[in-house]
Amino acid sequence: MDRDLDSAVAAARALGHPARLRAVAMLRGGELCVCQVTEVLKLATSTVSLHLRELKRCGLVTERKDGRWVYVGLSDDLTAREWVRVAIAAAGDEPQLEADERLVEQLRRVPVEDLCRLGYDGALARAASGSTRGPNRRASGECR
Amino acid sequence: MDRDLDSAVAAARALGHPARLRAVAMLRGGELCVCQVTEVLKLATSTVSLHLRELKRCGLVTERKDGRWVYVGLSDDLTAREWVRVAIAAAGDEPQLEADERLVEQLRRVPVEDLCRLGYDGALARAASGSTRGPNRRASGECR
DNA sequence: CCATCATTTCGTCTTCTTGCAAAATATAGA
DNA sequence: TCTATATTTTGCAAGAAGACGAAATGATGG
Repeated sequence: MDRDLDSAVAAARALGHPARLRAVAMLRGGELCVCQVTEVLKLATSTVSLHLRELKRCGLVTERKDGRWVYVGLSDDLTAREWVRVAIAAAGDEPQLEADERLVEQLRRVPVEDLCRLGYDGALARAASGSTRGPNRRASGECR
Repeated sequence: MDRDLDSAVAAARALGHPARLRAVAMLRGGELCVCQVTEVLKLATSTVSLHLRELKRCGLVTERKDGRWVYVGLSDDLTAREWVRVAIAAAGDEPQLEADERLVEQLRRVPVEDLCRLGYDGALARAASGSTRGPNRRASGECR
């Protein structure tokens, strides 16, 4: 992450939108698949893609491709982590961020392939049945 | 300064513009008159007024009125100071910020009433002559 | 190689932002 | 009160940002 005026402005700008601030907040617990971020933000996939591109462009977020899926995570960069830390501290115990966090915890227990194909409710239902009987699908496509 | 999602977004948004980031950076050394900020940013006074209003609205900057002049300074609020600290750290040793800082040092030696009326060059010329002979005009209208 | 599917890019519309000049507001001093 | 002046507000034009659906891209798995 560069350290000049434009980079600083770009990072601040990137955090200056609720969807993007929520996105970096929900990445605190580790990387997430784009489809998981989309599920939480409840925006069109194209819109989420643009928001994540913005976060990547300014170095706050990194991406890792794994087959069909793209995982995004917080950058290791020190300046980037400072930005995120302050942004989340400034948001305090915002209910929206806590709700997002709870939903993320749910989604982490679901295979991303189910989430993408079936949506939140369908994937959760399959996860509920899959965890009690039959082969657990988490083995192959699970996110982290 | 509130600590919720909207406040955090507003603060980040406010810092996400070069003029506003430069403004908070130049306030590190203490409050400045609006006309001084305007002189450094070299923008229309109405534009600077709007930028400062944005910074005040989200709690990063406070204002103090003294007669005809309005002085702006960094907020004492902890969250606000964190935002400013990170923003400036993210900008690193940006030449623009250093140039601004040098100009601010010059302007602090000039009475604001001269700066507003005569502009930068005229005020500096008067300050140069005033510092060697005659009554020093800094006594009455000086900023800080 | 074809079909599927997660993601990105594109086109379009609407809304917000940024800049300035000009008018309005507020204060100081004669 | 009247004038001068520092700042804010308003009105307007140009450009950017944000949202979506549809089309394009890229990888998987038959």
